[in-house]
Amino acid sequence: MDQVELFKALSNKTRLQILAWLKEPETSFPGQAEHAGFEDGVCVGQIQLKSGLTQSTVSEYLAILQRAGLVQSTRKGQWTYYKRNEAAFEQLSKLILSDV
Amino acid sequence: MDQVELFKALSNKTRLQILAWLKEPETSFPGQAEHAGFEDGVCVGQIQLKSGLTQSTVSEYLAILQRAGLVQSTRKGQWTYYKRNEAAFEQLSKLILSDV
DNA sequence: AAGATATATCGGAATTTCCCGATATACCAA
DNA sequence: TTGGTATATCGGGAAATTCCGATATATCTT
Repeated sequence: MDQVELFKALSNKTRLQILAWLKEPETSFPGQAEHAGFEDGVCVGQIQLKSGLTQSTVSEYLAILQRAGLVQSTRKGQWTYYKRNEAAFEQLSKLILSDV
Repeated sequence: MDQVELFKALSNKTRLQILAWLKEPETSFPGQAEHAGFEDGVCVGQIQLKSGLTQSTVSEYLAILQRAGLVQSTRKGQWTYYKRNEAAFEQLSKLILSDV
């Protein structure tokens, strides 16, 4: 896990916001309940709607978070669902104390 | 404390390296023993020597780390000494779990 | 197969970061 | 005061990031 890549992923207001939303998917993205559950997280379209950014930007940002290991994705049909990888945050929290 | 600014400060290999060196100033900067102790940390010149970067870059990088609250400086005569602010790292470690 | 929908990728303009050399400022010593 | 040393700040070229619109790909529906 590259530390610089990890911190760069977190160095953006929008990406931090997305991570915060993904902490409580049901309340942050009530719209998704109409076509899916939340077991695998939230689909890109829902995040795009809430963020107000373009689809391409949101897709790119989610890819950055995933490359850093902070979220994981699941493809289901034409949807890709993203959810937080909580283990990564716990690792990071410890890494701050031991490695940085 | 601005989270984005904090993570940006950590998003650079050289700055992470400086922070690592400052964890063990005596062993990382033995050269400083010749003109000063380590109570207040390490002076800019020592860090510059070890990093191989220019003086202006190192000074700038230390300022970035200080603005983020990760280090604190003490001016003594013509020297400025920098040392880690360990409390900030503990805060950050907790912040990762609660806020991010 | 053709059209519709969801997401990913590409190309790029604007902004920021990286790191430099030059210069300014602060302090010390003679 | 003059000169030397340590650090900070300024201006800038190169590279990276931000976010966009356009396009490609994958999947579903009919």
